[in-house]
Amino acid sequence: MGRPPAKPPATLDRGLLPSLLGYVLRRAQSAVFDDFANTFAKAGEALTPGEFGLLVLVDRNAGLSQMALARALGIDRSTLVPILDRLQERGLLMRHRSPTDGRTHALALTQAGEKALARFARLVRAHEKRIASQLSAAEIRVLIDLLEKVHTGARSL
Amino acid sequence: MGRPPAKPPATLDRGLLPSLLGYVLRRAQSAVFDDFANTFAKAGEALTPGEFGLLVLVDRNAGLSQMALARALGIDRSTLVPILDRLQERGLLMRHRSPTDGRTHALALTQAGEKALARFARLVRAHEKRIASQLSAAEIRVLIDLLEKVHTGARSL
DNA sequence: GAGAATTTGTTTGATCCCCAAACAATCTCC
DNA sequence: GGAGATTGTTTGGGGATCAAACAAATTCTC
Repeated sequence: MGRPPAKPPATLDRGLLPSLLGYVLRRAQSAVFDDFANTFAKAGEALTPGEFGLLVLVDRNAGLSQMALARALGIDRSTLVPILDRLQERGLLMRHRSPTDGRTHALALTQAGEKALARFARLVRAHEKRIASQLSAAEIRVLIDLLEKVHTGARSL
Repeated sequence: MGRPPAKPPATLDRGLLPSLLGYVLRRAQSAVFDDFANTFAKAGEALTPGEFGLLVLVDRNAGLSQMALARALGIDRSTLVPILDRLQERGLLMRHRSPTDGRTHALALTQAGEKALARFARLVRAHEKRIASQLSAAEIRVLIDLLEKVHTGARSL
């Protein structure tokens, strides 16, 4: 049952954790996420990285259905519903009736949504600049390339 | 209001997304997470990456308090409570009474917890091998190093 | 063309993660 | 000894996530 142990050390031993890709990935991701939230909060905007990705996808693929969007985001279609509800309530996007398929909604940004997205994109660029401040342009290219490899590599199993 | 748009393209345009560190990071992270879950499910074990990290931390720092652990994990101490509850119910760890400070719990793995962790660590190694199958050993070192830079870089703002 | 099977968006239900605020027990500091 | 801080817990409020069931609409099959 594990003996009641001694004193907690001042600094923590992380064992094998720092050598694990999954662990380091999670920490970097969390730091990036924090800076993203921070950047937007400071600018008086409220948006998550996921919402930004969604808006970009809808902007660049206007008319796509909720199923197609859910698939692109890697989430269930039922998960997408409340997310779209919120974005729609904020006046950023709309569910249009599809002229060709009565089952689907044709998603599109509103004009306000497009304006907001331009604003958001500026913030994201500033955010990216900041989180990459420790890295050279070449390093960023390498990093993105390796991450892409991890993504496609793990996916193909 | 956004005009009701045309036809959804077969393949999605991701715009600037693939050039964003945050986006690529999130996708890699998600793929890794999926493979982690898959690896454990196939072995008939149930564990999340977060739980694994927690167990390693407790194992390597037996006797540490919930506050110290929460800080190391970057979560609120109230968030930690139900997580520990579950792990404790599974018989993997225990909250001991601290002999020196009546407020704190001295966390430690049980013997079953240590045995389980050894089993988990084997699975994690197999998982790491798989997700890094597309990368050379040198690339993994570079990747981990760059991710660490991102983490500490973003943290210091 | 009529009926069967599939697809889509939605609702509901279940877990889970997260934080903030409040609380009792305990410790620390004066 | 008493004021103030710390620790673990509970409660309340958001969300994210999936699975299952459903109605409406489309596609497939005969």
